[in-house]
Parts: sequence; C-alpha cells; structure tokens
Amino acid sequence: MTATMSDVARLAGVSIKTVSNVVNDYPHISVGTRERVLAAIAELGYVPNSTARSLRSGRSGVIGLAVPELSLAYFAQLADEVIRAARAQNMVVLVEQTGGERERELEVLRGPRLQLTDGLLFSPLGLGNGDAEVARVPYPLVLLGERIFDPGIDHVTMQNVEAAEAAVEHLLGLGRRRIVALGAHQGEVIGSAGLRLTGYRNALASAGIGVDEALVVEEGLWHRRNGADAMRRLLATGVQFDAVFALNDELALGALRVIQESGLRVPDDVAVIGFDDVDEGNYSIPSLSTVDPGRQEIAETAVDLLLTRIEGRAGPEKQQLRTGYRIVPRESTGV
Amino acid sequence: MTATMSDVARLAGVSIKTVSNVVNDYPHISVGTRERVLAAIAELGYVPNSTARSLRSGRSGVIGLAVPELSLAYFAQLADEVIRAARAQNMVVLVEQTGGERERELEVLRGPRLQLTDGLLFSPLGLGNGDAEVARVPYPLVLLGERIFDPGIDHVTMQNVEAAEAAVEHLLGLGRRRIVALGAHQGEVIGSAGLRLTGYRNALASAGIGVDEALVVEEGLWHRRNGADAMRRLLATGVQFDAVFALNDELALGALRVIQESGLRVPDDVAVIGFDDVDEGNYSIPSLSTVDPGRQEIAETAVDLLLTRIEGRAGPEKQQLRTGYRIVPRESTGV
DNA sequence: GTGAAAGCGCTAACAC
DNA sequence: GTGTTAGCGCTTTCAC
Repeated sequence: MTATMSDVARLAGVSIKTVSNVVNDYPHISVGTRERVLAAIAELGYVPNSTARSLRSGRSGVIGLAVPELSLAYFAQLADEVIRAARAQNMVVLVEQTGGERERELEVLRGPRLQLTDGLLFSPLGLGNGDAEVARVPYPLVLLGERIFDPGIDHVTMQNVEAAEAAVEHLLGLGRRRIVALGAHQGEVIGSAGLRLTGYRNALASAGIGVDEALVVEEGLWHRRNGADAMRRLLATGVQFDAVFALNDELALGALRVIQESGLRVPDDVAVIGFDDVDEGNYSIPSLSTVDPGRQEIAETAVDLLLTRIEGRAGPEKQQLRTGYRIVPRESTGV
Repeated sequence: MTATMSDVARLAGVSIKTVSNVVNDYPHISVGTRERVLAAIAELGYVPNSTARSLRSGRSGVIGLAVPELSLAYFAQLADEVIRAARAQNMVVLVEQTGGERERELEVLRGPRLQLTDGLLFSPLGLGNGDAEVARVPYPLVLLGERIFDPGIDHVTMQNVEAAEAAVEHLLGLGRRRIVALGAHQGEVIGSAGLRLTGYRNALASAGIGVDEALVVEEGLWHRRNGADAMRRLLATGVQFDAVFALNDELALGALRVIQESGLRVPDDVAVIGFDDVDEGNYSIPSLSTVDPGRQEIAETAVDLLLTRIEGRAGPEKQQLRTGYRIVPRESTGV
C-alpha cells in the first residue's frame, strides 16, 4: 500500500540516502538527482513514515496538553490557543482530560498514555504543592497555573493575586463595600482559588476594609451550576452584599442568573465581576465584567518554553514566567 | 537515561524475546522466569518505548479528531466526549482545528500532521458534497455530520432534519406562526444549516403555513456574535415575528441578548429555541430551549466505528449511523 | 518454555 | 554529491 524510501530509491535509480537527503532538504544535491527523486516521490505518492522518523530522531512532533476538562470554557479556549501556537511551530497536540482529580493527574504524569509525546503542558487542579516531587519527571514539562509552585519546575502563570486585586479594586471604585468572594477553596494557599482569594483580601485590606468571612463562599468546582448553587445558599442566609467577585466567569454566570431570579438587579443592587474573559460574557444579560488573564499569551509562552526544553536550547535554570492581565469592564459592573 | 528491553534481558539473564513475552502477557512463561524479568523491569524502571512498538505494529494508539474550533462550545463538548470514549478503549486523541476553512480541512486530510494517528474523526465544515473524492483517504476515516454525504464513507450523524422539524413543531405547538430561521446558509442542501432549514420548511409545510423568506436569515458563522448581528439586522427591517428557531445555541444566545435589548420579551413576545444543548443554555436569561442532539452517543458511536475500521473487524460496507435527539423545553419557549 | 536473528522505515556516520 | 552500513527499540517467525 504505502511506498517506502527504498521504493522511491529504486524507481529513481539512486540510493536510499539520497532520497532521505532530498526529503530533508539537505543542501548539496545536484539538480538532476533531486528532480528524478521528486518525480519518483510524486509517482509513488510517497509520504515519509513519521513513526520510523520518530524512532530514529527521538522526536515525534507531538506535545501533550493535560487539562481538567474541555467542557469548561476556559480550558477549551486555552486548548484552542495552545493548538494554534503549536501549529505555528509545526507541532501537533494530544489532549488529555484529568477531570481535575489527583489520581488521574498522577496517571497522566507517569502513565504510558502520553509516551509518544515530546513534552507536556500540564494544567493541574487536584495536585497540590506537596506533589512537587511527582512533577519532576524525566521529560520536558511546563506547568500552567500555580497549583504546584516549585522553583525546580518550569511554570507559566497568570498574575492571579494582582489581577484579583485589580478586580476587587474595580468594585471598590464603584463604591461597593460588601463584596462577596465566590468559589473559595477552604485552606488553599497556592492554586487559582487560593491566590485569587489572597488578591481579594489584599484589596480589601488596602482599602481599610475588614473581611467578613460570611461573604467568603466556598465552592469546590467552578461550573455554572456551582455558581448558581453557591449563590442560592448565600441568598438563603440573608446576609447583605452589594457586589460579587466570582473566582471565574462560569461561577459568575451561574450566580448572575440566580441573583436576578431572586429579584435583585445587576448592577444596581449587586455588581458582579468574573475572571477569565470567556467569550460568553459578551452576551450574557447583563454582559459580564471580568479579568482578561492573557490566555493567548499564556499559550504562546508555554509552547515556546516547552519547545525550548524539548530542543535542549537554554540553560538548566527553570523559568517562572508571568503574563499580563487586564480588567474588562462591562454592564455587570455598571458600564 | 531510559532502559531498553535488552538492558532488562541482560539483568534478568534471559533473552530479549522473553522480556517481550512477559511485557505482552504471553501465556506460556515459567513462573520463575516471569518473576526475574518483572524484578529487572522494576529495578531499571523500564517502560516500553511506544514509538518502537508503533513502528513494529503499525499502530500508535492515537486517533485524530479534526473540528472547526474548540472555542465553539459544541465542539469543545464533542471533543470532551470523544476523549472520554477513546480513553475507555485505551486510545488517546490528537486534536486539530481547521477553522472550518476548506483549505485547512484538505490539509488535515492529506497533510502529514496526522500521520502518526491510526485513524481520523473528522467534522468538516468548509468541505461540501463535491469533495467526496477527497475524503476517500487511504486510512480509517469517520465523518461526523453531513457536509459530505457519500455512501462510500463512514458517517455518524445526528438527525438534523427530524430534530429541526421537532423544534419548529414545538414552536408551532405554542401557537407561534411567524417563525424566524436564524443562521441559514444560502443554497446549502447538505450540511447542518441546509438540513436544519429543511426541517424548518417541512414543519411549516406540514402545518400548512407558507415560508416567508423574509424570516429566513442568513449568517455564515455560528458564534454568539453572529446571532447578535443577524438579529440586529432583522429587527432593523421591521419585519414582524413571534418566534425564533436558531440553527444552533450560540446563535440563539447572541440573538436572545439583542431581542431583549430591543425591548421585546422572551418568551412572551418572541419564543426562542436553539440547537445543540450546550451547558450554557441552562443559565442564560431566560434559560434556552434547545434540541439535545445526542452528543455523547455520537462520540461513542464514532469512536467505536473508527476502532472497528482500525482493527479491520467488520465488512467493507460503509456505515451511516444516526443517533437519537430530544427536545429540551426551557424558559425561552415558555416553560 | 526460551533464544537467535530478521526487519518495521528511517537517519546519520562514514566512506568513496 | 552520493552510496554503504549500522542501528533506533521492538515484535515475530522459526529453531531448539
């Protein structure tokens, strides 16, 4: 069925090495030879076998991307950007879902499923800082996000603390003082939830406002459903508030819906800001203010860093890269 | 760095073939030998090299999935389901984005980027029925959706016509008569837009209602933004309508927003139904009625069919499989 | 039950 | 400039 290099060589009347040279654009080949080889390639419809090439070169041209799940808009858009960035570098992307569960994340790191990739972009959720050892794997690895923060591992992260601070300052700037933090993870310090909550506390502290723990609402998962549930629980307590900082957009969108069902007006009674800038926020009612965490920049930076490692360029010092962010004011905070 | 089979063989004092036998669970090995080999494997931390294995066996354990883009919720959720289904069969998924452009789709079909996959799940958008030839590729291919409908190619599709009919019947059942079709593709017959529009026309015809072409609104892309734009254009024409059948949920969500901005009430003045059942529809305001196209069933069926082809099981007759659908009534149609 | 050896398709020394 | 040759790490006849 498929023609091999020797088939081409035989037809062109040259050696297999010459074919290889032509295929790999080796510079010193006579024009005549090259043409005969190209003709033979065309005639046989020859396509290099990338598996054999991988075995030989030790590289597959594939990078792995492990995320909690693509159903979460943030990760879908991240995957989109990663695939684009990889494509620009002639790489292809194998996507794994971990469900955010620690066990599955460990499996991805150690298991055989990503064996034929050249390196891994990994966005952990279940793993914590104590798992730094586990993340010292014998292949190129770049972590996305701050669940595991270890100077011995490459990282690309958004500026969670600073960006969250800016989001809360945006609410404070509107005169809001009873600001809910939605989606907190009990006791977490490192990780998106912990860091964004730190930003929340910092902003309130800078404004000389004490944190009312009744306004810090826990929620493990960050789907719309969870935002809705958490908001229902909060409303049921009867506690008063005039703004919500949701730790991501999906939580915000779920909450937005429940707030308005309860008869409260957004932004008049309650201003709402999310985090992530998923496209949906442009079309919700009201449109959702949010933080643009620089997803595209994260993807491009991470792919570049991973390729640097794969190709063995750059020194051994691990990098901790941080991308920019930007507050995006929309109707839900009164614009 | 990495141990090979011969390293293991040397340490265990056996031949490389014996190691291979143990690794592949070949039945007839003496207990003692097996234990010595397993011990050596553990000691060296040996992991089989999957690239070499692929070269030998001709299979990589990777399937390709080509979709327009993951930023569209429908495709993100489809990719999620495909990865799950593949995982259940011990396969891993390489995701490519085509942007829905014909050129890029051709590139995916013929190009070298998916070379090391065992087969391809392909959701075309730019390719049309005239491209059936192109889709007769020398590797296992299963098409998702009906852009190219050729009995010589395996297909897994939703029941676009019937499901669209049911959606429009749902609106008719509410007493609506001036029903907009949003997102039509001029002249398209095969393809989601064409088929869903056929369902729309069928339902109206069955109800004895003529189609007012002023209510058939074109829109090439199916993002929220396009739904919003199209609805703005429609409102500007001043044409009257009491319901909208959007050809997908994202269009519906964009339109929902614009309709309400214009002062019309949903569902009182205008009932809206979409198509796809993306999670977001549960949390929009109002929540969005839609058609559940059986995404999970599509993913599982397609992965199974592709594996059947890869493994050479089943006869040569190509299959055209259709999955179930279900109307999901929510607030935007008055529930 | 286990071993020897060939070869999957390609690349990279090294000759000529 | 081009050919020869030796593997990359594994599976798989075929002997023993």
